[in-house]
Amino acid sequence: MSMTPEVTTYSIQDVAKAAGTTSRTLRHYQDIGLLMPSRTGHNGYRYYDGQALLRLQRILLLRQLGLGLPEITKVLEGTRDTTAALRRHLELLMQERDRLELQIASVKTTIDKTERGEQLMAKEMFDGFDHTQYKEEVEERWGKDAYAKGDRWWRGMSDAERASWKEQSKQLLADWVAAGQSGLAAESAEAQALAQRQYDWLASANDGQEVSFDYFTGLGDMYVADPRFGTNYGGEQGATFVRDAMKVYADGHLK
Amino acid sequence: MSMTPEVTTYSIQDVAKAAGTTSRTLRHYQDIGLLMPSRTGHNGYRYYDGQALLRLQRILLLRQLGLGLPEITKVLEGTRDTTAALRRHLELLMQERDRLELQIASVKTTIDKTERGEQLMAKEMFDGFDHTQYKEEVEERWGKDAYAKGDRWWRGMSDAERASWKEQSKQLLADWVAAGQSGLAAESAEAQALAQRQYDWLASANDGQEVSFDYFTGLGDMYVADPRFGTNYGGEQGATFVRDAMKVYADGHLK
DNA sequence: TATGAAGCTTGACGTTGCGTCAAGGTCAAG
DNA sequence: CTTGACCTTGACGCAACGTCAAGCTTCATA
Repeated sequence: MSMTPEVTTYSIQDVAKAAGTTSRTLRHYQDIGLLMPSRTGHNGYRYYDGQALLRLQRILLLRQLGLGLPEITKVLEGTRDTTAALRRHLELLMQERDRLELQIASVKTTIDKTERGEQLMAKEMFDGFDHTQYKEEVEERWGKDAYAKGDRWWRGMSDAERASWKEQSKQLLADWVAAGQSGLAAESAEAQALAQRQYDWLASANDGQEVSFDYFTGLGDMYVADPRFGTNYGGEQGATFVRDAMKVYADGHLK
Repeated sequence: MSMTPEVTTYSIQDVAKAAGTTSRTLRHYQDIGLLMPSRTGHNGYRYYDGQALLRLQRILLLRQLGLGLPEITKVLEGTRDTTAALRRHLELLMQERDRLELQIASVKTTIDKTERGEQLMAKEMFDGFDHTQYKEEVEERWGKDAYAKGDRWWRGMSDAERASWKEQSKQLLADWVAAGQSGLAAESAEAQALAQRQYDWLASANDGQEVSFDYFTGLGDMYVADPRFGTNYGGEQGATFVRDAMKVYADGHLK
């Protein structure tokens, strides 16, 4: 062993490369007092020796395990026991993992529900009327070529417009369901706002053609009569809620 | 189309409470253009209607699923398809979960290794010699029942004593490593102080039984020979440093 | 009507661990 | 002397708000 500790020192880049990190990180560690350079040149350059490199490696190891820098500081200065810190950290990690699992499950079911909702909305727009008792009336008011018109309208839109419209439809359905579930009254502002959106939605799908009182309320009745709508709108009482809200809206605005 | 929809409006607090969030969040959403108040009073007060409330609920739902606010913005304005966004997000979530699983495993094994490292220190004292060329000599000096004795000694301590001893062991190891890295000479006062502590440590683990010159120096040779020690003491040159220091100490103090 | 308690507003900083310019000094080589 | 590589010190940015701070407004009482 050498008497004079003629220690070899390394530039900041050398250390960074050797440890697989960046010079910015080393400066940061100095800023927070986690790892000081062993020497600073007259020009301000930072120089590190083997001891610092070793400490850095331990820092990076702990950081790779997910520990925070303040915690690492305490561990390295001996204030906190390593295994105790790791065990405590392990708890957090597992907790976080559990939270993620739940979130993943939620996202999966949401995707599922959204997809089914989307399909149903599309059907309702274009061929839903084929199966209802209001077919004749609807055809009378909207024309026998309602579907064809709707199709042209659909094709006339840009991709962005189509995406926007689909999204609106989905939102509308979701919002109706949410409103129905929350037990709102048909006369409530929220429900009426939804009815307004429903009106606009219908009108927009027909080139802004006016929607009559009769058609709007009739549509509401159809929602209750047709089990498909009950299913989509959260059960029979959901459809009832929608119909009632639409009726209130029609009474106040169309007539 | 619609006549003026006289909608009931709510204050910022009302909406926040209704949706289970805070007014600060609502202001933030306005700042980033995610949710604007439906009306702003002459006094600057924000007022929201049912439509805004529903939009907020959708926002919070998506956020609960982990989507970022920019992504939510795109989804709500129809720029991005909901299911596509959710699917993409799901990928990230599962990726993140996998990362967490790996980290959890790493932390677990690290805890394990650290603990066994401590045990190894203890075991090295008592049965580590089974794997070395010094086995016979050690058994001769320490007795064939060295491990059993050590075990009794260990069990005879209180929890506090055990903790203290473990801490001392770790500290000793850390100090050896630091000294080795800093390029100290084996003859230096620091190194000799460490050798002294090493001696005391060995003796303390054997009921104060005397440690011989041969055993002490032999142990030092073993440190160099056994790669496990090299690893613990900061590489081969670390072990060499420890051995040299122990030799110097033995020459001066043990016969 | 005066007043105090709520409730509202607009800043602006803090959080975590650096990445990423920006502007400029230092050093070895050609 | 110039070039290019490497170094320095700021300082902003990120994600999604939490948390004061200072100063209005509104509402319910006394």
